[in-house]
Amino acid sequence: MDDLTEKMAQAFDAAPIGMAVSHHRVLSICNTSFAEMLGYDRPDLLGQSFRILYPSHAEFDRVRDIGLKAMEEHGSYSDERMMRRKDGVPVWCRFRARTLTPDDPLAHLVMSFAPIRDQLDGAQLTKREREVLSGLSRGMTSKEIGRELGLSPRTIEDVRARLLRKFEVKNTSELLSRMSYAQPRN
Amino acid sequence: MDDLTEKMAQAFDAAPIGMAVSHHRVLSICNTSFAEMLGYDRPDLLGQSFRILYPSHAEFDRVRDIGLKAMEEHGSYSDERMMRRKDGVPVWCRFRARTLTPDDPLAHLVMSFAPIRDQLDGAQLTKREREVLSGLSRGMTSKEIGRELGLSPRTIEDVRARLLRKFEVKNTSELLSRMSYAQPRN
DNA sequence: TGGTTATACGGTATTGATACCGTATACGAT
DNA sequence: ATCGTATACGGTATCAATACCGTATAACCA
Repeated sequence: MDDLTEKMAQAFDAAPIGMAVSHHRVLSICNTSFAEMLGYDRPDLLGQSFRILYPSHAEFDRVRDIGLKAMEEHGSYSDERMMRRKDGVPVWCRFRARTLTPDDPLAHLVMSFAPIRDQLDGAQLTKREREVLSGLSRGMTSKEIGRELGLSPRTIEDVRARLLRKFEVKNTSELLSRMSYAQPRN
Repeated sequence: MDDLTEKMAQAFDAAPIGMAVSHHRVLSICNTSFAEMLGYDRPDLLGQSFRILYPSHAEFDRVRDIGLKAMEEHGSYSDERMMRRKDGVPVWCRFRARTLTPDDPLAHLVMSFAPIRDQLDGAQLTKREREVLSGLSRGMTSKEIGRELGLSPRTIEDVRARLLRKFEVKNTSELLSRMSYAQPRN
């Protein structure tokens, strides 16, 4: 068999970004990163509907038509969307898709999924950490964030320090370059 | 030959994101998106050094060691960096890499490249600004960036100040959160 | 030719960030 | 029940960042 083909397949599998192929919204193949990102063993995913990877049936329906027109015209589409891990934890992703069948885009899709908060293997953010991160991304000082949250600036500094340790970065700038704005949730 | 292998190779090729494999900084294979993103015909890229894809030899040297330690430890690395199209136009990318040879990370790398945006809020970055931004996103201080670029720390502070004015942000953290690819453009 | 901008560097002054030291409560897991 | 972690706060010490003051050169543009 073709050596080049084998190398490309290996590259697909080892890619540092989640990748998957679907036919009419059924996953036919995916790579290791994709399965890991969503907390599955790969064999459990193959042949499954993408339904199980979205937070709800409504969301699954909603995203179906999104980007259809763009793909009919340009063959590709990109947005940011929420996926659902096996354990139920939502993952906010940069989603990219290219169709190999522009007349019927969903018939054969190649997709990539990049978690927006990467470097985040298992480490998830607490509510406080998200609140503080939100302030930091808006350029606020610890003092200002403390005022906003009704806390001592010292406490904000504690949370910052914890974030720096957690993500193994040297300072807040590096932290924010690794993470995107994290919307505070409850 | 294996049908699955062929499908994975096809997915690699048609991926909606630039992908490439290198051995010791020489490109061995890449997909269509990668060649398109950088303005080349794919055959012209295969076997080439990655040198031609960076803005300068200095930049090519500089990025070599970046992320080596992370890859030795975790097998993967990600940052944002400037690539150079065939026509000389710089492209700001989200770069991700996974090594298949953790003992010698550069021996066998699988990479993905996602263009962040074509224009940064209409404002163009100068070469200096890009170099400084690169250091900042890696958590370096002005002093450290100055050393890396052979400049006075004071000059780095000037460039930082210019960046803060240009993007109308309060500090470096807000700057980097805006430069992140996941950020909504204003 | 003058105006603007980028580059590069010096000084000083103030604020902010970060790293330590410490205490204390709360909560979940083993 | 003890361990680990998150939370919350206090202090001090040091370094970094930012904002000003200044000068100077080079490039480009109207």
